[in-house]
Amino acid sequence: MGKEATIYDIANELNLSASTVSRALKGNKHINIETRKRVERCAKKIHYRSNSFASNLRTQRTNTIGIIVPRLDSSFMSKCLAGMEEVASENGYNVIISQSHESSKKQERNANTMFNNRVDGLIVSLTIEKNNVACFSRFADKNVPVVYFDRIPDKSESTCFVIENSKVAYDATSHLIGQSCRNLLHVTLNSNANVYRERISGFEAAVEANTGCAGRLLYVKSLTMEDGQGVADEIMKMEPLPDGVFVANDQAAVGCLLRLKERGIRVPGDIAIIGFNDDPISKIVSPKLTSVHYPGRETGIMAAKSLIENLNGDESFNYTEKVVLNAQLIIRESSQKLETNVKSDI
Amino acid sequence: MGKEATIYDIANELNLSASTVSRALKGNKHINIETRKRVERCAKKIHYRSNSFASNLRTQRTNTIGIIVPRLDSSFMSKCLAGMEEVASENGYNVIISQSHESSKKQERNANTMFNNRVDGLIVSLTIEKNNVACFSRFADKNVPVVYFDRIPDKSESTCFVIENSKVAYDATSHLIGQSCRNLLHVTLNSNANVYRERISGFEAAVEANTGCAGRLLYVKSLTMEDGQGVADEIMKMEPLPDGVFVANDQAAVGCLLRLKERGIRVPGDIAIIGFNDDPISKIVSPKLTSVHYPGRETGIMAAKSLIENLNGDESFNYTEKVVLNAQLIIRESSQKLETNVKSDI
DNA sequence: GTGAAAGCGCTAACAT
DNA sequence: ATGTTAGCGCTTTCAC
Repeated sequence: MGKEATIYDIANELNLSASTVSRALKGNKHINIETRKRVERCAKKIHYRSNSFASNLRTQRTNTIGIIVPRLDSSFMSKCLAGMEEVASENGYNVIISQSHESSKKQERNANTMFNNRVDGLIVSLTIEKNNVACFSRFADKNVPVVYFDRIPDKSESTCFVIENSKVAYDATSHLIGQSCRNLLHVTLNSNANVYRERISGFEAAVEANTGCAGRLLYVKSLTMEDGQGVADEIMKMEPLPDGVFVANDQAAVGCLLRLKERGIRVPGDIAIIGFNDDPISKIVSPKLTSVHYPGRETGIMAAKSLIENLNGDESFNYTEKVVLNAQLIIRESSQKLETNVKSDI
Repeated sequence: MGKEATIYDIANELNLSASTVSRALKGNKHINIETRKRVERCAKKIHYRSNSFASNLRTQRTNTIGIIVPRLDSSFMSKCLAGMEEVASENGYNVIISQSHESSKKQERNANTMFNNRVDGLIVSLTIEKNNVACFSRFADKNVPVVYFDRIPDKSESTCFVIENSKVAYDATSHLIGQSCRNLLHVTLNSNANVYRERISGFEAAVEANTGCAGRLLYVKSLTMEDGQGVADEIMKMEPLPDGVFVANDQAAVGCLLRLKERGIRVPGDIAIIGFNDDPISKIVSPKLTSVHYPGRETGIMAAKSLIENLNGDESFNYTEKVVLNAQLIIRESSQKLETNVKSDI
């Protein structure tokens, strides 16, 4: 209740100057250890708490990292965020998080809010909408580092943290082909975002690399489980039926898989299916879903670390344009048409 | 690059005083409309951005809400957070989020950081460790409202947002009994946290209300999928085998269910299973898991709204001790021993 | 309708 | 090892 204690109150109480108190509180080396002890005791006694605005106003630093993501309630994203928060917290930074909900307008508003809040650095994963990255260049102008992860801009000066989408898409598709699939389908968003574009190119490259294989794309509005069910209905109408389906995320893949089963299609017998992200559901659905493991936590950790190193003046990451993390195809039941070594794992 | 523009720069440029510029920027009524226009144009021209520290330092407000949760990467929690972020954002508040990782030490550190950062309000879900809620009373002392959700303190002055854990646990257990289960097992944490304690009491009440039923508790270290698998192994050793199992979350329930199936136990034929939270996996696992729908998003929205209304001086929530949201048993396949109307939903 | 002046609480030169 | 001083950028009385 009532007035806040300040360093002046401590200073008065102990007959010291404010600067000595300030130094003592920060653990400055030149301060007599006894003085420090007294200051700390007094601070506790009068319920002093540091006023970060005043401090920020002076130091022009906030110890805060801004994070803007499309949405935070996906399995993948919450892993990324958890990783970032941990690193930030270990290094004395706060994180402020906001969601763009895939709207580039909202994304811009969020960016401006972060800008006015003077975040020390920014971590962004872009919307799938056509992105106006201009709102982020303001940060660069003020020497506030920005890093991107997952959904990154087509070109930027910033460090980006991604996986090799085209390569793993290639691997996934090749795996289907290796399982004797010849009529391949890739279900994805009609988006120019790097992640989808690259998965498409990986898919197409694998199809082209194997004579006798046909590949086509099916675009969906979004990649929810419900969309996946709709996809299954579409698939049932195809002539001939595809025998291998690679879906751009696990939610949609699982929706599709379950609906196909309901319709009497055997998975993987009639149609092999592969998802993307290695969400928990992929290990739960029956048959277990082959998927691409996307190291979300690690991505978050790397992104936050690089940002913080940059803030601490360690420039090593400054010249790194792109950090590619290792994603990997996890083969489970849903794609194994041939009788090979079927691993089981939960 | 370089220096930040301040209101003084604008003032100089236009031959005004800083106070006039400040008023103009805030849309003060007494300012000449022409003056305001000029100020706004100039602000844009010289890339002025308001310095929130200086402003906060003066006004003693931050427009920031702190959120402390055990961890943010669970399905339930990310839904809560998404709801909170939305409400906050709509009302011009930022959210800063931190994880306690179930450590009350970390929780206290986080609380202190939030305290020093002068959050305008705080939203907390407690750790399962014995909670030292003292670190939160500092907020009340300074008239910073704190609300809790899900894991709430045993007693506090704050508004809490919860579901009726004991009631839904009672419902779940009764449902099992209605499905002819007589040997019941409740798998949960040995914790004094309200959520687990109440689920236990609901379970026990239902068992006692039905003569001829036996109930026992099985405590686990945590409620991960792996723990659920361990539970299945324990269950296999029980004599007699339980025929109805109510698990305190879906992760562990699914782990248990799958392992039981591997061991040749029929679910629900031999053992009926019910989980808690209605995570996405509950709809995916086969058989689909009966669970309790916990309205996470709504909980988050309610909590954030109440906090903000409180901050805006609307006291309506101030005297509300507890808001109980509606949770509901969702009956799926895993609990239906008897041939009744089996609903299917994804 | 606008200006002058003080001060929010802290930190960092500079001085001793 | 400690004190003095000035100022970060804004808001807000109080004056005119």
